[in-house]
Amino acid sequence: MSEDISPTENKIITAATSVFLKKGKYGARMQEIADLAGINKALLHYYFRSKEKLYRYIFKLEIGKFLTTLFSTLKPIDDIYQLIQIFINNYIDQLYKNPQIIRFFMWELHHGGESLKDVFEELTITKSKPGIFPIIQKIEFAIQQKQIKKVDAQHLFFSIIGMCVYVFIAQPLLETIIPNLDIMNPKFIEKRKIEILSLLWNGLKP
Amino acid sequence: MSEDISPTENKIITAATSVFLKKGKYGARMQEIADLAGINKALLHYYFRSKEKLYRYIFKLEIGKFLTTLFSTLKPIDDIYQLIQIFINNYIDQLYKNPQIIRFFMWELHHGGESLKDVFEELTITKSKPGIFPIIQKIEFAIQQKQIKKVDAQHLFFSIIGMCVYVFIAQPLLETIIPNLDIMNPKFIEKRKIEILSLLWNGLKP
DNA sequence: GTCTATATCATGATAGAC
DNA sequence: GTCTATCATGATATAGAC
Repeated sequence: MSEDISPTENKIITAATSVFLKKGKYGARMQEIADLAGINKALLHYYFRSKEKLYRYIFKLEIGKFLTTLFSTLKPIDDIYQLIQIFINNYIDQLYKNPQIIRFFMWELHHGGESLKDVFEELTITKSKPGIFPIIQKIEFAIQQKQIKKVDAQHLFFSIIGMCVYVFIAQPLLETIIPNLDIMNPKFIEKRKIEILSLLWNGLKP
Repeated sequence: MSEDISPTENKIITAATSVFLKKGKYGARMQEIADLAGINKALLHYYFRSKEKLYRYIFKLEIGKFLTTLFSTLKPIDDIYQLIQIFINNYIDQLYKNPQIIRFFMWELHHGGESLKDVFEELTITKSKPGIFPIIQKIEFAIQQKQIKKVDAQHLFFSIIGMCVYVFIAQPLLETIIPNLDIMNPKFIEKRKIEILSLLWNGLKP
């Protein structure tokens, strides 16, 4: 998982990840983590001092993996249609494989303190002026080149992410009020990608 | 606030709403609610038995108000462009006026039990077959009438909501990584409405 | 490093007087 | 209905032996 870490520490990390993802920061119990790791509570504190520190460690690890995977495949692409398509596919695939990660985001977003900021700083994404994200720059470039309609690149960026992420965020609600809806069904996921892309491209092509 | 409720009960409701909205279900403390209401903890339990019951009461009240306002203005409209425009404006305005409500949703969505389901059942939105939402039916009708392109109405519905809601959900994150972004600025809000509508309509018009 | 046992604390809930 | 005082619980954290 990471470099140069004792077997016990690794067991703790695995267990804590699982419990935090399922139960959230406050729902998680140190006892449960200890049990799952096959050790006792005292040892948790020996390695990580406090629940807070353990949580932040796990949080950074998971979010970091998620974001790294997400953005790593984007750089080489120049064609704007392809870029958007790959971004959508990537984003949705990542969420599909990692549905629990949303809880980390949601929790930190509205109750958390500095963790998210920390993570982004460490990933050096934070040096961002408004145009930092390569994808936004490339959208702006495509507009200049008249490859797509003139739109606000930042807003477009928000719109794309919103369309991708919403069904995962609202899954429990949507599946409650819409019978037969199964968001985690691969067919739904593939359909979702296609519908987003075609709506988007129809709205953007010159 | 509601009908036939003692002054004390009203003070409790007001205080509890404020605290739950700020701190969430678990972050909230009965002591804090009592202090804010100008009474003591014992009285909270006298009126509401338990924290859980108090929370659910407040939750239903707030979500109910939100959803009722949201859907109430939609029914009479038949023109599809207008319908979409008003839906977007409505949705964003509601979120703008009620940014804390998102925490209720987010919490219940991923940790909650039956509250959301309850609320929807009480609002009798739940009798939903897939086409129940008037807006989805109207989209499908507009497609039949060739007023808009042939798309999947349900996915379109998810896309619209996703675009509207995302910036509010991700606000703390976005404002951290994008300098000078101020989502709660009225100018941003108005711009957001316009950008969503134009992207959408360009993607939909035949 | 790892364990058992315990300190300490926070908080939801209640008993019982008025 | 409203209060004070208290209980009961569950959780984090630590002391100290091995």
